[in-house]
Amino acid sequence: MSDKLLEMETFVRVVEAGSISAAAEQMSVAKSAVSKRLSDLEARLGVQLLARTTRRLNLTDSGRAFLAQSKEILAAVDIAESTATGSRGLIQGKLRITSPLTFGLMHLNPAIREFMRLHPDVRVDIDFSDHQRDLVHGGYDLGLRIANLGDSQLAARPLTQIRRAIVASPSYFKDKALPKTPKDLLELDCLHYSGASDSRWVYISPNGQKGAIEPIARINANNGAFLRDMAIAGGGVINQPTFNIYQAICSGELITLLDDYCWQELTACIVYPKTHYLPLRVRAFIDFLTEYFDRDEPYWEREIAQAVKQ
Amino acid sequence: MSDKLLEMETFVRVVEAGSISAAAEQMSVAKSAVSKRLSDLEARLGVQLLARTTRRLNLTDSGRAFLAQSKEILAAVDIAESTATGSRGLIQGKLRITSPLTFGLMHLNPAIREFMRLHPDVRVDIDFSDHQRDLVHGGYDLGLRIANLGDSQLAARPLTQIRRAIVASPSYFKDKALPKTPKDLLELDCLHYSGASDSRWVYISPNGQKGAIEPIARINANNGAFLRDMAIAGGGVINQPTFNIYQAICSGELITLLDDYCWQELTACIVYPKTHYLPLRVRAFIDFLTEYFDRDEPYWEREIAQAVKQ
DNA sequence: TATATTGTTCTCTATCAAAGAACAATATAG
DNA sequence: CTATATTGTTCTTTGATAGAGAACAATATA
Repeated sequence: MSDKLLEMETFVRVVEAGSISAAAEQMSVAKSAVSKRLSDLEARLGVQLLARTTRRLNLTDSGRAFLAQSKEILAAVDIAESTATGSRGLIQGKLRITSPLTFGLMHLNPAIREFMRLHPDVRVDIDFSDHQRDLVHGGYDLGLRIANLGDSQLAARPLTQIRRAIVASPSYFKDKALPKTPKDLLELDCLHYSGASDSRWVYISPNGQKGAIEPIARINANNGAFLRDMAIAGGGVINQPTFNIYQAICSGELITLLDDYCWQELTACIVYPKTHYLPLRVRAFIDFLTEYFDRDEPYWEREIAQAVKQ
Repeated sequence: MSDKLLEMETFVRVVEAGSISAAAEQMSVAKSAVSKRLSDLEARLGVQLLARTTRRLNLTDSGRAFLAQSKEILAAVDIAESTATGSRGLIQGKLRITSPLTFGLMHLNPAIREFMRLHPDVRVDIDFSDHQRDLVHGGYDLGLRIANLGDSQLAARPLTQIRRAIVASPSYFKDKALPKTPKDLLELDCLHYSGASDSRWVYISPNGQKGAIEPIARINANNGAFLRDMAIAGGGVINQPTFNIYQAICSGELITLLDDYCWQELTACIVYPKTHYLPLRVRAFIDFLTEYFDRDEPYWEREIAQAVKQ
C-alpha cells in the first residue's frame, strides 16, 4: 500500500507550486518521483485530479474537491501529532524560510544556529532574496519582510522597528561641507537602494514636519551591503537601515548626518500563511525570533547607542 | 518517512482488537510488524500511547486523544477518496464479514461470488460462526444476524423475514400419527437447536392466539444442518428456518407439520458499526445483499411455494 | 525554426518494511 | 505452586518498492 498522506502532500504541493518540477524542487526529490506519486494517486482513485499538458496544470473538479480535503486532512494529522506530543516535543522537519538578502546575511546566521542547536531535528532551507517570494506558491513556511506591509493573505508578526540613518565616510567630507538640511543632500553623491518601492528619502524634521527629497542617484544598486561598502570607501551618502551600518558607525568608518531628522522607519516582520494550523516548528521558530530580536531595542541599536556615549 | 496513516490505522486496530496479536491477525500481517509500527509511531511522537504489559493494553491519556483524532482522520481520508472517485469507483479492499454458520454456508456462497465478480478488487474474509462476534472488537466490516435484535451499538439493515417450519421425514410417521396440535409434538422426538436463546417453540395458532411449547429435546445440537440431516434420516421433528430445509421440503424428504400454525419468525439483518462514514465496499455489499435477498420473498420461499402447487 | 523547459517513462539501486524465529514476560490451568 | 500457553519484543534475512537519473516527448518562447 502506498503512502496516502505522502501522495496527498505531494498533490497539494504540486498545485500550490504550480508545476511538478517546482514541487519536486521544493520537496527535494526527483521530479520523476513526484510525477509517479501523482499518477499513482490518480490511478488509485481512478480519477484525473490534474489536467496537465507539458506546460500547464489545471485542477479538475474532482481535483479541486480533493485538494481541499487533502489540506484538511494534512492539517488534522499535524494537529493530532502535536497534541499527542504536547508542548514539549516534535519540533522537527524542514523549515523553509525566505529572507531579505542583506538583513539575512548579517543577522540570521547566529539566530538560526542557536535555533538548530535547541532543536536538533530541525533542518533549514533558506532562500535569500530581496524579491518578495510568494510564500504559498513557493512552499515556504515563513518569510522575513522589512516593510510597512499591508499584505492581506498572510499573517504577520512584528519583530522590531528598523531605524534608518543617513551616513557617509568622514573622508568624503574632506573638501565638502556637512549637510545642514535634507535639501543639502541633493548636492552630494547619493547612493540609492533600487529595490525600494519609493525612490524618495522620507523624513520627519526636528519640528515634526514631514518632508521628502528625491535624491539624484549617483549609483543605484539593489544590494545594501554593496552600498554600505561603497559609502565606507568614500563613494557618497547612503540612506540605510541601521542594522546594515551599525558596525561601520561604531568603528567610525561612517558618520551619521542630519541626526536630528527622523528618517522613515520600517518594521521587520515575520509573515506566514494564514492557516488555521501552524506546524509546531514554525510556531517555535517565530517565537524564537521574536525573542531573539528584542522588539524594543535590537542589539545593533544598543551598540550604536553605546558607541555614541563614548 | 514512515506511512503515518498506516501507523494510525494500526494503532486504532490494536486498541479495538484489544491486543497486538489480534490486530496482526485481523490485518493479515506478522505481529512483529504491528509491534514495530506501534513503537515507531510512539518513538516519532515521543509519547507512549499504549501502556502495555505482555498481557494487557491500556490507553494513556495521550493515546486516548490520539485515538479519537486518528479515527477522524482515517474516516476523512476515506471520504475524500470516495468523493473523488464519485459513485462509480474504488470498491476495493478487504471485506471482513461474520455470518451465522448454516445460513452462510447455504446461501452466501453464490452471493459473494457474484459480488466479487462485479468488483474484482474486493477481497473477502469470512468468519462463519453462530457465536455473535463483536464487530468492532473483531475488526469486522459487517455481520449477518438472524434474530429479532435490539442491538444498540450497531446499525442494522433488515434483509428478509425468516420463516420457520416444523418438519420431519415421512418415514418417521410410518407408525405414528401426525400431530394435530402443538401439544402433540411433546409426544414426538424433538431435535432442538441449542444455540437459540429461547428453548421454547413459539407459535401463533390459526385463530390468532399466541402459544408456546417446551419440547423435550431428544437431541440438542448447535448446528442447523446437522439437525436437518438428522430429521431427513428419520431422527425426529425439527423446528427450523425455511432457508435451511427448503430443498428437503421440495424434494419431499421432509414434510411440513402443523402448517396452519405460524411459527415464530425472525429477521435476517446486516449489522455494521454505527460510524458516520461507511467504506464504499461495505455500503456496496450491503446494497448488493439487500437486492440479492429479496426482502418480500426470498428465493427459498418461492421454491417452496412452487413445490406445494405441483 | 531553434531552444529551453516541462512531464513521462525507463532501468537500476538502496532502502526499508515485513516475515519468521527466538526470546522474555505474564496470565491461566491443573 | 508449577507447568503451559499466550503475549509483546527483538533480531536477522528477504523481498518489494520508492527514488535517482538519464533519455524521451511535448510545448511554449525567442
